[in-house]
Amino acid sequence: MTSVFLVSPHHMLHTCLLSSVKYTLAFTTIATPPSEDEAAILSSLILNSDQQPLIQIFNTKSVCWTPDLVNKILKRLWNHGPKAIQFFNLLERHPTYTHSAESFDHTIDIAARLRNYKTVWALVARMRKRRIGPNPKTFAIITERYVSAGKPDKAVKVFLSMHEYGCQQDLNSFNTFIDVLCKSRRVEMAYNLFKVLKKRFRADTISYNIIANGFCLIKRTPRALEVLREMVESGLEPNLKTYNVILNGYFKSGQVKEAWRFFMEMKRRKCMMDVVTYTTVVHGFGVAGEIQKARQVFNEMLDVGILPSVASYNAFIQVLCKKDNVENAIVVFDEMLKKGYTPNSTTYNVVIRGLCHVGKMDRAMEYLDKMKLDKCDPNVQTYNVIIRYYCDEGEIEKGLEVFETMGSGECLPNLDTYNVLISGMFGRKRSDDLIVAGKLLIEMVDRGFVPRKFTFNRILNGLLLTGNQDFANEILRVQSRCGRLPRHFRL
DNA sequence: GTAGGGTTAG
Repeated sequence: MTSVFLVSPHHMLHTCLLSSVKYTLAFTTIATPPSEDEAAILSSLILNSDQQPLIQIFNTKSVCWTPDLVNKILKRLWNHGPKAIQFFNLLERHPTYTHSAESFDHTIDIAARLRNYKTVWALVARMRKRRIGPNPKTFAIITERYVSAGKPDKAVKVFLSMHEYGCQQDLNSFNTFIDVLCKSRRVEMAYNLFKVLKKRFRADTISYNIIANGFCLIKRTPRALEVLREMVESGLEPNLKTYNVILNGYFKSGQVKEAWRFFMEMKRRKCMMDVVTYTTVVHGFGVAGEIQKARQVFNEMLDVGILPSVASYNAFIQVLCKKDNVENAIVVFDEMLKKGYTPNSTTYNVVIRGLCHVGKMDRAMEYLDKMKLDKCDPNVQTYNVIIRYYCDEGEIEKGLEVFETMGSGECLPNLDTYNVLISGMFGRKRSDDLIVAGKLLIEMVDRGFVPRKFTFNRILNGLLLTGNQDFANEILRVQSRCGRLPRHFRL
């Protein structure tokens, strides 16, 4: 029992704390429902426990653990995999609290993203032992991660052997899996698998829509149409989603005329049309630069009594930012507010990006504040955009300032954030900037991110050229202990 | 977490 608490090298300290720890972890005082605030506080405590053992944190706080709270914390630690796994493992030894299947799934996802498959399968085994899984969702997660790690063959094997883990395949899990392959652009592979297994799983319209959408995604609209012809021949009816897939496919492959013709045909045949149909067309025309057409269709949507969604507004606002004018986009944003819509973080992000893009950084920052006042949490993309544009303009201090506000706030930086910031440090050719870049590099490694070799080399070269031999050596040491899977990631 | 529309910039 003792050794499982040893999550860092501070053995002595741990041993001293052990007896009280056991007590504290079991001790549940405040029975209030978990709030985002509580999750935020705990996540940032966990994250900043580099020097301080995790266990000590729990020792100073009495927490009422619930699956909901644990999931919230795991979600916040999404970009800090090793910490998340440490936290999950530690809590698994709690005397009274037991992890939910959902928390297992979250942690499996995190470990799989780190490509730490040993941990993934250990967690699956533990789930099974406790008879709370693995479930179809678990396998959806695992196969998706294998595919995105460039191991689609492994993913197929895992899917085909699901039943050996006590989880039977059915049409749903089949559809989920071919969708995973399609979304990762492995459409041919998905289609081949589909052809082999369609009888066994009794492929339905959903299966065909998934494959057709996959071919649309890789701009192979004719193949998509072929697949759908095959569907009709086998006696399955297309539905509204099928039509929306095709419409989107035409726009994606730049066949704007065909898309328009298809849209008109849908109208002529009095097809059902919904908010997705209209949003697809608005976005499609906008991306093609045909803003007048986009505006016309957006207004038509209102005229025929289809209520635009927040996503519809986001699509329209985004294309106005890109192909028209930010100020016109803000007019639509204000209209949206007047009609009582609540913008989400995507809405704010597209407006902020639009403002940044034309160099209106101060107004972008105003929208960031507005976002916070609206209780719409800025996410990592929001910060990344602002930091990127500050760095592009050479205002590195301002970029760093924004970066600091996220660390202390509720949004944790991800790999992109560090890459953007580090790249920014090379803009001014100052040796001080290189020191900051080096410190950021060390911080990102500490947080479990794996910088590219290019990033290391760039910083090392810079440091050597500016005579920072000692610091360069420190960076080298960091690099040498930073493989794909640093030792402390393992269980 | 069985399907369709809305987030970076290069």
